[in-house]
This record gives sequence, structure tokens and C-alpha cells, in this order.
Amino acid sequence: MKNIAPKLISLFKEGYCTPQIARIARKLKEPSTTIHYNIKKLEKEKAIKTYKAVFDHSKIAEGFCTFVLVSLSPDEYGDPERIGKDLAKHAEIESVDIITGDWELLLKVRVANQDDYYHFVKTVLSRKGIVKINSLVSFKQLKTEFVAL
Amino acid sequence: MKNIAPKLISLFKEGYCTPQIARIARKLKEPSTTIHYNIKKLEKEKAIKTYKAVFDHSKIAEGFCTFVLVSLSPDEYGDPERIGKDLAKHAEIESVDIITGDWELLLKVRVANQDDYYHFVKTVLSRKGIVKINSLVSFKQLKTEFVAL
DNA sequence: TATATTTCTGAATAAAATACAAATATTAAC
DNA sequence: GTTAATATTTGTATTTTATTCAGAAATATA
Repeated sequence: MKNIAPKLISLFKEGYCTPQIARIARKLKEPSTTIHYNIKKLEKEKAIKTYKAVFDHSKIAEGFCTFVLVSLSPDEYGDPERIGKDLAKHAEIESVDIITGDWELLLKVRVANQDDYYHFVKTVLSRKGIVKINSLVSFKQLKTEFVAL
Repeated sequence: MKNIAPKLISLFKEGYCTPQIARIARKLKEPSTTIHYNIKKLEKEKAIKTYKAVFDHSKIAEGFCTFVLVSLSPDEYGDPERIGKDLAKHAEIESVDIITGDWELLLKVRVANQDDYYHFVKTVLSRKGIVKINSLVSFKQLKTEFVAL
């Protein structure tokens, strides 16, 4: 057994997909070359960043989803981007936003279960620069990445 | 001029994309039929929900992004799913989660600017069932949908 | 060990994407 | 308002890719 699925999931999270030009052409009742031209234009303008898969995370061992409000220490406060970009490297983190209000960062995190989340907090979020976090656990997701579930 | 881009964006938000089997096969150095088999299996298991595009939202008139904490009225409190599913229908809403803690719902919203957001709050979020909201505005997005920006 | 089931893979086929050239439409300059 | 430059649309030809299918190999089950 080659166990290809995990490699596919990893590739599909960020890309390795492509538009279905012929299908779109049929749907919009336009020539496929016209659709092709317009898609390439959007790509050239960098309006489209990538094409990717959306998963049912409960089926790929990522059933536990949380939003994490992060408070930074005074010395990092002025440059949340540095820590944010560092956190963004982790595969468990779906999104990183620098936000207004009482907290500096908002993360969306996906792991398999509560144990794994505890481990994630201990190893990734317990670090210099982060002084406090507040985890909002998602009981149920009704929509993700513009896709209704 | 046919103005095809908006239609493409609309289709690409939820689907109309497909895996690049040949490219993945080259990358993983496996026969393309093997890759094909494994992808179809993931699809059959419903682990993959869809294939879609990820946009640079600032380039498609969705530059203003907020996270909205929502508090429901006591009569809706027991069934946040009803309101949540209703909200999920709106194209401006990227995600809807039912969460733990002081708030019942967490929305991720994308519109063009602050004016449009004000309009969105007035028309979509000012409704029976929602008693209070708290908007966290995203200054800068470092990662979205697992894609670094 | 025998048997069923799943996974892998090459060969043949069907479908789709892309490159190209020409026609049409839009915009800008004067 | 005319002309020139630029952008968009679209058909044809070509290249690339996905898909089907049958059988082999591996794995699981009895």
C-alpha cells in the first residue's frame, strides 16, 4: 500500500487543482476559448491566487476546529505581522488575521481532537510574544470557505 | 463586452474546478491512473467536498473582512442552527460556526468597504433572533483557507 | 491456505486545455 | 468624429489530460 491519500490532502490544501473550462463554457453558454481567455486574465491580474480542494475535515482527522484570539506582549504589539507570519507556517492553522479591538491576532485552527489541540497550544502558542489566548471552540460548522456544509 | 469575470468568480467560489491528476502524478512520481484511483476514492468517501478557487479578495471588490461574534435571543438560543443556516445563504458570508463561550455564532464576512459593511449589518444582521454583535475587523490577512498571502 | 476485497497500473479511448490567428469591440488620442 | 491602439471574442488545429477498462498485485478475511 502506497498510502497516497495523505500526500494528496497535503497538495490539495494549497493547490494542484485547475478550472473546468469546458464545464463552465457549457454552463454560461459561451465558447470555451472565451472562458479560457477570461480565466487567464484573472490569473494574470493575480485576482485568483490558486485552485484547491475543500475537505470535510471530520473525514481527514481534522474534526476539532477552534478560533483563537491572541494577545501579544508590549514589545511585539507594534509588529504583529512577524509573529503572525511565523504562525501561518503551521499546517494546523487555516487562517491568520491581524484584527482590531482587545486582541491582536485571530487564528483558525484545525486538529483531530481536544488532546491534539492541547498539544498544539502547548507547543505552538506557548511562546515568547504571546501573553494570552482565548479559544472559541466550534461546535458545528455550517459554512466554510464559502462552501455550505 | 460580455463581462464574464463576475460570473466566473461566482462559480469559482464554490466549485467548477478539478484536480490536476497529471501534474500530481509527476510530482509524486506515481502513475496517473494510480493518482486518479486515489482521488476518486477520496471523492466517493466524501472527504473532498469540492474544488474551488482562492481569490485575492482585495482584487475582486471584497477588501473589507470582518469576524462577527453574534449573540442570539433566549428564544433562539437553543437552536442556533436555524439562524446560522439562514445566514449561510448570503454570498458575503465566508463561514458560519456555532461556538462555545459568551457568543453563539461566529461569522466571517467579506464586503468591498466599510460602507458596504454597515449596509450588510443593517440589512442582514439586524433581525429578529440576533440581540447583539461584536465586529472584529481584519486589518491584514496573512493566511486564508490554508493559503498564505 | 483459500477466497474475497482492495489497491495499483498499463494500454486504449474520450475529453479537455491550449496555442494561434482572425474578427470584433472598446478605449484613447487628436 | 475619425483614427489608431488596445482589449476581447471566437473558430480551428494541436497538444495535453482525464477516463475507462482489464488484469495484476497486494491486502484483508474466513
